[in-house]
Amino acid sequence: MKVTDHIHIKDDSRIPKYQQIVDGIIENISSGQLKIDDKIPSINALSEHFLLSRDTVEKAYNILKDRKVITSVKGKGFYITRTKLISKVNVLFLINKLSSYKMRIYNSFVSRLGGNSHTDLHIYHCDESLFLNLLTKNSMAYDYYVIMPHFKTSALHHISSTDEVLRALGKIPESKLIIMDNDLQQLPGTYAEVYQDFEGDIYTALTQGLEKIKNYRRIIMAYPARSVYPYPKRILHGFRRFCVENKLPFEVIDEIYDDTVMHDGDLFITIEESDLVSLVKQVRDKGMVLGEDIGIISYNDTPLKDLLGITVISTDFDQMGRSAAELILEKRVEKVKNPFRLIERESL
Amino acid sequence: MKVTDHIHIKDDSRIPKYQQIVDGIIENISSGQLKIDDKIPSINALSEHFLLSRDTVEKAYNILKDRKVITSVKGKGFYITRTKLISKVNVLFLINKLSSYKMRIYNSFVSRLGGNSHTDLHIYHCDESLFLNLLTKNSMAYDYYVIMPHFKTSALHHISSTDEVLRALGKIPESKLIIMDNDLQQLPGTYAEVYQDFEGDIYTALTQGLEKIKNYRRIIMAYPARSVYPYPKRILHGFRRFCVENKLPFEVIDEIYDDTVMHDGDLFITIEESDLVSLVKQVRDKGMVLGEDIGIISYNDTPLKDLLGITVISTDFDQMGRSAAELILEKRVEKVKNPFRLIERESL
DNA sequence: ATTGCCGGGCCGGACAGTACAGGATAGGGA
DNA sequence: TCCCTATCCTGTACTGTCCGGCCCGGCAAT
Repeated sequence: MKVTDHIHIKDDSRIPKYQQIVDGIIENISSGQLKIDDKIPSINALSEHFLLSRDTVEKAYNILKDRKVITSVKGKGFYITRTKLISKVNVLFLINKLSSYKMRIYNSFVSRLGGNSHTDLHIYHCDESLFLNLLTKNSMAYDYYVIMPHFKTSALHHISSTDEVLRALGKIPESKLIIMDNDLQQLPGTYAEVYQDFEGDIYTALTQGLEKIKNYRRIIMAYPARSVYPYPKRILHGFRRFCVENKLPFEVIDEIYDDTVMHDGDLFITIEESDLVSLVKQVRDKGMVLGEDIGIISYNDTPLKDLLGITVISTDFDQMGRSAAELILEKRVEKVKNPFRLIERESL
Repeated sequence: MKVTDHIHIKDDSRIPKYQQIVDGIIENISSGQLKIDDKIPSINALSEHFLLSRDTVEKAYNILKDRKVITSVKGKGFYITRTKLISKVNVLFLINKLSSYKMRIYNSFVSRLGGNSHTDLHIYHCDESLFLNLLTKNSMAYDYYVIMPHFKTSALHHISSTDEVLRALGKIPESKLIIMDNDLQQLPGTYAEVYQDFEGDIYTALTQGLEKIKNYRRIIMAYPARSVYPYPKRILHGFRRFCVENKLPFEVIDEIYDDTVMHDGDLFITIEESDLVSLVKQVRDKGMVLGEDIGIISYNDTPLKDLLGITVISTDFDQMGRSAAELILEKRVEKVKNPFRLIERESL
């Protein structure tokens, strides 16, 4: 028995022939005659059997492939991949590392996208080759690719690997790509984006609090430079620009240790939570008062920082996830800047 | 015994046959059945054994040769040359939801496992069908499956879907399975596990602080029952048992609202961070003092709770990830109870 | 009425990948 | 020598993929 015997299409001149083929396959699936992983007739076989042009069958199969009902394997044939015909939106959410902030972005993204979707989260640990692996392995299998590009800023300036990343990203259809968090100036084309303007954001946020900041004698930023997960250098640039333009004495240190020297009138800007913790502990140990003797501005807000009265400069993580989801839901291709602001609390 | 008996290839019509041969050899290497310098079947032997064209086998062997997995010696045969690069451990890390605690477990797991490994993180949002999908789709592709089984406790008691979950888990080879966090009493077999004894843990931790707890007039637990992400009911059981056995008046509420009534001498146990936040805010608004008028014990520790002086009962998340990684690294099949303890701070 | 445009349908060709069936050659080992 | 080995070769036949061109009918603007 030939495979083509399974397929039945009824000729109705009112509807296009390729549509009849599509409906025929769908019907054979829903009636249970075609099951998952079954092979369906080749283009040649079907076109000869029903006296159709090869092109017509090809068109029908392409529609089914776009709907992800069937998959094609070059040189072998077409195979049924899905029997449930509800079309879920599949998203690949690719992030460099898993922090509580990234987590909030992911969660708000998923909940805004709603139930008729599935998003896979993958983490590439700032590793270029792992990033490329994940992207090539999962290439073309998703409807959307939400990507946060953050890589190790190698001192050796490996042009090759950065180029490879850009080439891999270029292979993704622009309509399916959403760049998050870190905007890539080197990537050409018109794709969607929800970005932080790291340099400008910190500059304007600090400027907003300039009057209070002026009361401090020195500003010290704890910028984790030696971390395996680098933060954008532009944070530093923005901070420096703010200090220089306002003629404020400043300093940049790697980390806040238990014995980091601090004086009355110091204002600390912390990025890592661990630095914040050891800083607050030290301030308490020395009997100093936050917001009077020592000032703290922390990067990235959390509810518990609110309780602690820590002044923060922060982007809106939930908004970032929502924005990305809405770009997908509304099929918009825009570059959206995520809101960033200074939230003044007792520690400043 | 013929050499060909070692090689197993599974016939999947979608995948090209030469690729199946390649995968089969790789699998035999990574499972340790084929070691370095071993001879693999000749082209003729394999083609006859599996009724394949010689050309197909040749193609597969050429791919392996290009990848430098095997070397050919004219007139002799093919020999395995590399096993190191292939023996990268692949892990599927399957969790119900993404919280900051799960994140810490994941991060400590990955860092303990080290560089010669790759772990994919997937989230099934407490959804049984999604869980089954992820498991069947990725079946047999990983070396280890680290799974946190938490599902919606449906009031309707869908035996069917629970059964399906157990059957799906049963299909995973016991040596590859590590159950985390929530122990499944219903799952038979000897598999590895790192579990919390939710009922016993909270009972003993609270008993540890009994003297201080006795000073409070009433104990109120905020247990989020209506959440889409349910917490194990055994937390409640353990709490109730503690209260009943010590003859302490208690109460269980869903959530802490802005207008939740609270009296002098109330001790709150919070699970969700949002409950903790609104509770602390209320206490402050009413001019009450934490640890004197109102007590708080929070579930799950974080560095910022330490700063806030919040007494916690908590498992050691970092340890949990480390334990799971060590079970894999040392190839141990044991059931490990994760440490749980009461950390007394000012709020009690 | 003519024109341009678009989509359905058809035709055939070029290309690449899969799989098979051989044959020819050179080397290894007993 | 004989049998097995890898290697390279030419075919054949099928597969999906992509291309340009063709016809036709409907549809809207000129």
